[in-house]
Amino acid sequence: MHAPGINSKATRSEQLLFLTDDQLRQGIELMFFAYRGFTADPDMILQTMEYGRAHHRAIHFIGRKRGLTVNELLGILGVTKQSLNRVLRQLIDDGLVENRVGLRDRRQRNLFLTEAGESLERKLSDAQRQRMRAAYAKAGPEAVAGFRTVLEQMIAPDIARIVQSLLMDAEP
Amino acid sequence: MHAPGINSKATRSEQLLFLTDDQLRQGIELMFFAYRGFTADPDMILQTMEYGRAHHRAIHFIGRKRGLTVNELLGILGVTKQSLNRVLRQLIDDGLVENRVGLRDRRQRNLFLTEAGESLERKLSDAQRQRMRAAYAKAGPEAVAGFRTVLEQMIAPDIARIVQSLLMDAEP
DNA sequence: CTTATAATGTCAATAAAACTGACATAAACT
DNA sequence: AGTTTATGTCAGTTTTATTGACATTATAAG
Repeated sequence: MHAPGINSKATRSEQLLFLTDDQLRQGIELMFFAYRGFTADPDMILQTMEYGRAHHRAIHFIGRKRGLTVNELLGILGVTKQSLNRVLRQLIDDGLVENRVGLRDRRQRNLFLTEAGESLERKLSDAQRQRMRAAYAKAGPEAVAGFRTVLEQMIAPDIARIVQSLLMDAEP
Repeated sequence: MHAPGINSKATRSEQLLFLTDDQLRQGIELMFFAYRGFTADPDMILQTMEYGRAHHRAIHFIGRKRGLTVNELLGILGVTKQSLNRVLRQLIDDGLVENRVGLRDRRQRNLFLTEAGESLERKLSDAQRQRMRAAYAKAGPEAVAGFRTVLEQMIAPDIARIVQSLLMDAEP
């Protein structure tokens, strides 16, 4: 076990086994199917209302960082302002999101969830967290650490900075 | 370190730290951003052609399991046959996919990639594998094992059976 | 102070990818 | 002979995105 030499090559190739095309393909397919599971529960809830996945994403990140500006949200979601506007318009009209004029820069609009908005956010994220919690619990802490490490590496460097600033500050 | 007693409670709560709402929320956001990175490269390639992500998925799974029937593909992709038909029609008309009458059951159509289809499949999956490989390499084998464990748990049980049969058989 | 730039919002047209519902055909099963 | 299954297609609709053009208001720069 501890002896080096003749086994070192085999050990190294064993260690590198996770980089074979076949292993990578399996990883790709796992991402595809897991993402479906990941979005399934909120999608089900949203389907019963007049909302879709786009509304969920907006609500999530507004709830995540209260007072977010429209531009910041656009950066996070990676969509055009016209696309976001349709969704945001609905949420504001329906009284789930509030749109306050910026204090420092009055061109900006700071976005907040109303009570109704917070309520829907909780409902959606509870469903998603529940599945995530079940997956985490079955996989165990070490697996979760690995899961997070790989996902962090998979994030495109262009949006990594945005994510960094977002993921880091835990809301009170 | 080894002494039990007063520390056992702290240790357990430390072990369970990965199940806090905050940790789960971070996991949710990581999935969201990582999936974007995961699809970014093929999307970029497809954007230059007349194809989209739907074509990529069809091509991937046809290449993955040559001779797949239409019904099997529908089950994997989780879309309606009308939705798949639009995509498949294009791919067949453009000579990327071939549609052979089933040998045992002549109602079925077995799907195959043509040379042109294989060529595009390779181009797309090379791009995706490259990013996956980079992420895997930076994260290391232990992290990758954990990554896979968590994703497997996240897959909805309804489609888990389909995935099982698909992920298991490595093509020659 | 005037002009340029930035942040937001909106109108219009379009595209991709899904959906439902209805219907047709051919083959297999009973 | 009648029913079910696998596939394909027509028509209409929905969700989510796109591009392009333009208006409003506010800050920044000269």
